[in-house]
Amino acid sequence: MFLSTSHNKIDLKCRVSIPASYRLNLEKESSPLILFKSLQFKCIEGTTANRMQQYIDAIDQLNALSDEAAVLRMMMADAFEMKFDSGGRVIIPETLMDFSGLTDKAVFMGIGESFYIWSPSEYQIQYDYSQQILKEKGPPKLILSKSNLLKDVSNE
Amino acid sequence: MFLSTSHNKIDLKCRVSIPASYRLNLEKESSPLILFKSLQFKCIEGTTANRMQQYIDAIDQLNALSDEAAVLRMMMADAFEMKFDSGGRVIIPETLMDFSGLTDKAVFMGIGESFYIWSPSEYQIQYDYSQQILKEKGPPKLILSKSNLLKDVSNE
DNA sequence: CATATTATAATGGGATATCATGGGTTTTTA
DNA sequence: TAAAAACCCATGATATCCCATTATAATATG
Repeated sequence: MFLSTSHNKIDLKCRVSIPASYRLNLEKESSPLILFKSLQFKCIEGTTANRMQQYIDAIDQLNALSDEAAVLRMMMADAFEMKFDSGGRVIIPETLMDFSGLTDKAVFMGIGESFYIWSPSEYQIQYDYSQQILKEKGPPKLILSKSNLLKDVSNE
Repeated sequence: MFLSTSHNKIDLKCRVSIPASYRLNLEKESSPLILFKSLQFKCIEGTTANRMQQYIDAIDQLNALSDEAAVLRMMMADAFEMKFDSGGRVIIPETLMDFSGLTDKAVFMGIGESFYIWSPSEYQIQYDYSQQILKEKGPPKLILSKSNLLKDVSNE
């Protein structure tokens, strides 16, 4: 699992340390790290090769000629397999830096199966929004059974 | 299961002993310990990795842009996988210390599938509040099904 | 029944390893 | 042949490990 949040520096060579716990998780899954443009937000998403395949399969299930599928394929085309240096750093590709608005600081946000890399300002927006939702609506009412089923009863 | 209450000290390195019975439970489930910010209270919640995986699986079943998904992602971002030292202690991350108002003492409160870590003062507030509700409204009505689902219907 | 004995749990502190970061040097490759 | 990427080593801060000590609970003993 990718969990927790950390704020790391991006140096002049566009190098950034991937949090040790994330690297450990990749090692455990014996997977390289894949970075690509988030399909939902102005940030980079990082994940395992397996998880990436899931995304690709999901796109395949859409109408191949639809605009939606075309857009998703474009996003996926900008996916990169990363190489670590001896200190656990990667060089963030320029297209991803530009897309996510990253400059000198990166916020790593673990969300389970994958993680996001935000610019500090975009991260703050996202965080504040989530906090606001939590205040207004309260915690999501999920019933977690042993069979991993999810039932949303918020409208009942 | 995580049960019973205990008061342990937090030392200058932010180390705290996790109650032996909780550790035994984790060992039985052969699961690491995950700590995260409670979505409901000003306290830390601890649980098994298995339990956390259920929440992660739940995210995939929601619309990625939904409010519920945003809150659950934030929950993952504020979660940490803990490592025990030889004495059964963990180091509480600074963000969790700040969030829950912990300083030098921690109150552990087992609630079954997970447990809470309170500052003594917050614990007292919560305890008093619960006692008051119990007096005013009487015991909550619970439906315990065979499938181990728990649904609180006290507000319905 | 009170007290001694033992085992287990919780705590304290210092040595060691790891992590995030900086900067230099060599090797690609465009 | 420049620019970029890969490789190398150095460093301060922090987490991890290890061993010693104190406290609490569990059992036994006079």
